[in-house]
Amino acid sequence: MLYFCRIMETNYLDELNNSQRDAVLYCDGPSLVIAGAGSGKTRVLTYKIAYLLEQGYKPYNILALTFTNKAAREMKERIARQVGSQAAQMLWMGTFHSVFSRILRTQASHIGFTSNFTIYDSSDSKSLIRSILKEMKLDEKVYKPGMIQGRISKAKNHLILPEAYAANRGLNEEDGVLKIPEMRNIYQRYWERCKQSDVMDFDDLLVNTFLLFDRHPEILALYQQQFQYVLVDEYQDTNYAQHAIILQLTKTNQRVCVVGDDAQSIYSFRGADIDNILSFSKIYPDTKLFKLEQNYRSTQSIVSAANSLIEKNSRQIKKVVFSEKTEGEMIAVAGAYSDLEEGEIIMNRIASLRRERGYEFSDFAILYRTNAQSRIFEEALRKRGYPYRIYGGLSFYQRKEVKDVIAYFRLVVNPNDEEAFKRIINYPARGIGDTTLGKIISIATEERVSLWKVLCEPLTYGLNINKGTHAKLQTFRELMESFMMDATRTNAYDMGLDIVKRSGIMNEICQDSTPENLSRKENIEALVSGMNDFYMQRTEEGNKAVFLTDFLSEVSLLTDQDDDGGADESKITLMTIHASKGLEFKNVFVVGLEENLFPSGMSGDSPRAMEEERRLFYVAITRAEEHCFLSFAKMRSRYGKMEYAVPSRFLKDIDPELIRMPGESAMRKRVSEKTVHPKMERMTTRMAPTMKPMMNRESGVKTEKPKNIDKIDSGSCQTSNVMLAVGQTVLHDRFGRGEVLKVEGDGDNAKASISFENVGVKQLLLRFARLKIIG
DNA sequence: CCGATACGCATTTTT
DNA sequence: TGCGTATCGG
Repeated sequence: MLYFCRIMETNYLDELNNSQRDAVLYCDGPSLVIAGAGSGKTRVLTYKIAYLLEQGYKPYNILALTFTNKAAREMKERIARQVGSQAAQMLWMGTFHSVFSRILRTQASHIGFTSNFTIYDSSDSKSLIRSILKEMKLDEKVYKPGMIQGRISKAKNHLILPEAYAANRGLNEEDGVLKIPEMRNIYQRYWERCKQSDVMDFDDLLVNTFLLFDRHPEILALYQQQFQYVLVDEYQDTNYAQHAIILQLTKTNQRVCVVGDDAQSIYSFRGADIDNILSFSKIYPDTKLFKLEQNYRSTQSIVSAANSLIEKNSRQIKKVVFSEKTEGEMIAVAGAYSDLEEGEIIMNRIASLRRERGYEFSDFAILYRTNAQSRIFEEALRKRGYPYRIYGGLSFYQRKEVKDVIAYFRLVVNPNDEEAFKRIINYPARGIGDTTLGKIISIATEERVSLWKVLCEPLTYGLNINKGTHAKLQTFRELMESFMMDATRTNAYDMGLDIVKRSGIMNEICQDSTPENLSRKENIEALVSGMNDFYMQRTEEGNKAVFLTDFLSEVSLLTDQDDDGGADESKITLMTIHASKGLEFKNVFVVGLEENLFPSGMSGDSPRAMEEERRLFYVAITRAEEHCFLSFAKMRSRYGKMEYAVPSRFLKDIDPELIRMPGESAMRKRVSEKTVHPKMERMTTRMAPTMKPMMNRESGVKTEKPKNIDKIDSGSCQTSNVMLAVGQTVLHDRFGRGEVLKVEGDGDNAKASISFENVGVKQLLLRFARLKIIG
């Protein structure tokens, strides 16, 4: 096995500056590498791993943890280039969640799970919380699912289990203030339900890893021995649980290196605790501190301005970031009269920079505090025909159709998966409605068994349903059971294809070719072809058997935002500042620098929150390589209302020598020139060409008229008991003429699939649909 | 099941 | 304002 000696007499150490090299070479004890923005952090991490391999560490003895799949992937690729892909492959490198889930699957039996446990994403867990609230008869208006979820997550991030939660006076008092005294019982139930369903949420992957190590010293010893050296990226973003696990693993041998930048800690709302990095040296008293202070990304002007800003924060590790690039231009501030004008100003800047300096569209990024701000820029860009790309939509795996298919996979692999069960029991529609599902749920809750168990043995549990429903349930059960049988011998890809076909999902989606369905179909095809890639790759890697469960355990942790859709075309980037962390652009516009927006009004008077907002601003500025523009508007439309805005206090935090504020005279001139109220202006430009008032009146008539017709119709001709036959042509007063494709159910539940000429296939409940048979 | 309508609500979101 | 969800009527 020659992983490490294949490095060509590297001179990679020569490619590092002094502090980078020091950080790479020090491996005798704990080290903390403070990596300023753009200081070559990834380079240090990858070279350090290469160096460790060179020093004789085996790849499987190195654990490297990141926060995103993207970071892990990129680092793996770079290391593969250094030391060969075989060695890189064997490194334990991945996100906290993926590495821990791998460990948990191997050790599942020790903590009362199976190795096939499912991972709930946050919408699954919210949905579980909803069911629990319903069962406990708690009002969702008071017990807001989002807030419950947040509190459970926070507890888990601090390794507080339900018992400890219930016993914690502070938390109980908080819950009292929040008027949610049942919180502790919800948490308890949530915990039990997850265990019963063989399910973990994202936070559980951390909590359970901690518990595994905590309760089983012999297992901990195993992993302590395995992981001879532990590296952590973006350490400023770790939460308490992550910190605690790292400590478990490294307390004895102290071979740990964490890399991060306290100045870029912007995820406290997700549980990240900046104290982890600030007090690392206290936890590991022999820590050697390295500071990477040379910035290779930005001009001196940008770096100095960013420094002068972050200086205003009190909680930080002192460092002097510097740049040896050209001085460059000063950061310029622009004040706009309105949010619309802010958009225009930026468009003009883009135009002139392109014209005068020949920048491409992809050299520009517009960064904002909140997603809602994107719209104005979108419209401005569209108006000019500039290509752009907005980051932050629904990721592939969050799309309904993809989640549906994956829910089938999940139930096949883990029949106790409650959320998957609920999702597909009647999808595609098979006549198992809410009533039946409700009965199953209440029995399952009472008997403390899974929904699947009740479905399989309806008689044992006294499920009170009629014969027809019983038959439908058993058909579903048989379908799933046949999948389950196949899944242990058929490979993941074939299994996926089979499920998509036999579940009826493909049929459902291929019935008509509306653009939505077409895109759904494409997404499902993409998922299945992804399964093929997965299967091929795993096979090439020497895995004899690649099953659905293998695919699923991987896919549950992918939320890849970073599909470079249309990367070939040069586009302007629009994203939140949070999303921009780690990226860089030649020209950056940081917009909406107004009180109550940036800093967010939510930060209130909390100094900690305010410092985080300032760090966020720091992150924004340090994305820029060559030009950085800041802007604010004096007036902004918010929730439909125009509001006056005050320039952000952060503008005063930057050394005035390093920043070009808008000329006071120019401002006044602009204000007095524009006499039209911005809102009026917007209304007139928008409404004039479309004749909105006319449209409104027209549609008002339209909606009224059918209503009257409906009333007359339903009174005069009841069609509910007319038997429809497949092949008949019918007339529907809204959908028009159509052909009956399928009739199912009886009595009140009878429903038909009808293919309408104009609107495609619809499923109609005959009880309600007023159909006239015309052929 | 489908679509209209009403209501509440509203940072940021690596897994 | 504009979105996502709950509710209701056909």
